[in-house]
Amino acid sequence: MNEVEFRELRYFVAVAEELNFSRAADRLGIAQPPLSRAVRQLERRLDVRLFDRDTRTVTLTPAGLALLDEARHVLTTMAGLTRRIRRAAHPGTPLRVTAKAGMAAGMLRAITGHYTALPGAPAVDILVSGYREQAAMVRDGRADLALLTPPYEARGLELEALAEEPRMAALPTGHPLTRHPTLHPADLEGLPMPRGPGEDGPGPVVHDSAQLLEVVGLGQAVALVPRYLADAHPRPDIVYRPLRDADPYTISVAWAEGNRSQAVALFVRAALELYADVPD
Amino acid sequence: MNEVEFRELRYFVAVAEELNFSRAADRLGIAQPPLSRAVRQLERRLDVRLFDRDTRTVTLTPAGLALLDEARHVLTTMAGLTRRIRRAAHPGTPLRVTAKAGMAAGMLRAITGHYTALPGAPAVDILVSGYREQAAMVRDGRADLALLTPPYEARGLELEALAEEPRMAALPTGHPLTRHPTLHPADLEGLPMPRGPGEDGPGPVVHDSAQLLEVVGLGQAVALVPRYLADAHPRPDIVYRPLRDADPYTISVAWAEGNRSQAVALFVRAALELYADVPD
DNA sequence: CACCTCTTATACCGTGCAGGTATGAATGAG
DNA sequence: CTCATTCATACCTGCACGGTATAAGAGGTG
Repeated sequence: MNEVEFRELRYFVAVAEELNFSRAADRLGIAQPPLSRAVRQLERRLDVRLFDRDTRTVTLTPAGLALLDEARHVLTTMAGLTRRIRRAAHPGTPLRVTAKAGMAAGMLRAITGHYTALPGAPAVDILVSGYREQAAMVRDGRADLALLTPPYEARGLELEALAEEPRMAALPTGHPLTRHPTLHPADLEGLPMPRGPGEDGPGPVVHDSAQLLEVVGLGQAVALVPRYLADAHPRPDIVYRPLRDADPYTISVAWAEGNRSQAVALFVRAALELYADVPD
Repeated sequence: MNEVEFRELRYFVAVAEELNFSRAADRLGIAQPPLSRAVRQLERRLDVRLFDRDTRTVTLTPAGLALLDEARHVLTTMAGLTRRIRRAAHPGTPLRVTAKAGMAAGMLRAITGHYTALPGAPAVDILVSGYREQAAMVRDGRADLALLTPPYEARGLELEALAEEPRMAALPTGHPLTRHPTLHPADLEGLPMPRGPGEDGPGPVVHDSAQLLEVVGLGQAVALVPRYLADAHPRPDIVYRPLRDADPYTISVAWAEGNRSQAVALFVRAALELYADVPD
């Protein structure tokens, strides 16, 4: 009984996502029979049935579902590792740091200024990234570091908290909840909330905070926003209300789990020196 | 240019650990020439030199050092994944939970009792494990859950804090520091501290708390211990002193990153219901 | 300095396995 | 009943993984 190979995980994930061997094979650029065989081999190796298949339909078993989640994690870890090592080898490559527009971008500029003044610090490329894709960029190696704001999935990342901002509820003008001077998170339960691309759930998809405010102003959703955003964008069609007892809105610096690069460590230290007012 | 395969990572790690192609090949059970070729192929794939080799000695390049850390992580993740999936498929397998002897073991018994009373909860195997090897057991799949106490490496784990204990300094009777009624962590800087097997640094190696107290009693080291241990083991040859401003000694429940098993989630919930007096 | 040892690199060969093609079998659609 | 779709089976091919033999370079040693 041999070891599971990376290729088999790639194949498995493709099939699990397509739930169709032929289409998955197409996507992988191989023929269908070798793919079927590879998946069977993986099943034999693990001694586990991963798919229930009859001649028409393919479905994941519970074990398959569990594997899908873990295999995806391994694949993105590997993709990120590859990118990081390739870059680490060529010295003088700039550090790539990402944050969304808004307060985080401002903090990023400040940290970068502090950092580049340090001896031995390489140049920094600032990547502006879309709504809530910062974590994914770090995981798969498109960026070395990110400033993150909740919600995010911490898996595969290491974090240091930098700063906290109180949260405000953003409501369309005239919304019934605007009668209350302050709100609790529970008041917003069940209301449509905007979500980033790739997240599922109800509510409209937005790519940046301008779009987010727009959908709130149009009455399509309510949102939780950090106070700086409320201060920076007063709008006649939006009413902001402070929230009591909400989770704090913590801005953290994040890097890939296991990334022990000198430049990354230096940047994190620079960030903590500037902003570390938050206990771990 | 094809994808990096697991086999190549395994080979790379073996060479990086042995720093000798022949011995590494031996350990892997293959001949030396194919191993050399595989490593060269990995270097070509990554477009990175991983080793500086002349005909006598092999050393890691900085890029190789970075890869070693990440590759080890990927390999243990894979080993754990394999074990978890294999077990997940065979329902009715008991949940394996580990903790070191002492207070954590007592908590573990209490949680287990609470848990097994729940509907649909499978049996629980309690594994007693050695000093500070709990995290490794969860990472590589030998256990599903662990109760952890600091210090530990959180990489690859997800954690929930359960309880805190104040720390005490354990000093040999007659030690100069025993003159002070309370101590600060800085007072212990530079003194020999016991360490677990596999950790490096100065200080004697111990495998359990009995050994730990023994080396303190013999004057070979000083140690930080949770208060329950001090209460449970009064000894004439050891003096305990409370510590001010020390990091709290937090006992957490931990499971493998990405493990979304029903049984694990239920166990964590049971643990939190019993003990969750610690904010996250 | 010659010789031996140790270690990695090169050359060459065989075979196992990944991947391709052709086709069968099962099942749902019309 | 027929056709389309989809997964499984059978068989073939080529490559790359692994093995053996050996060269080449670098220390150590008398």
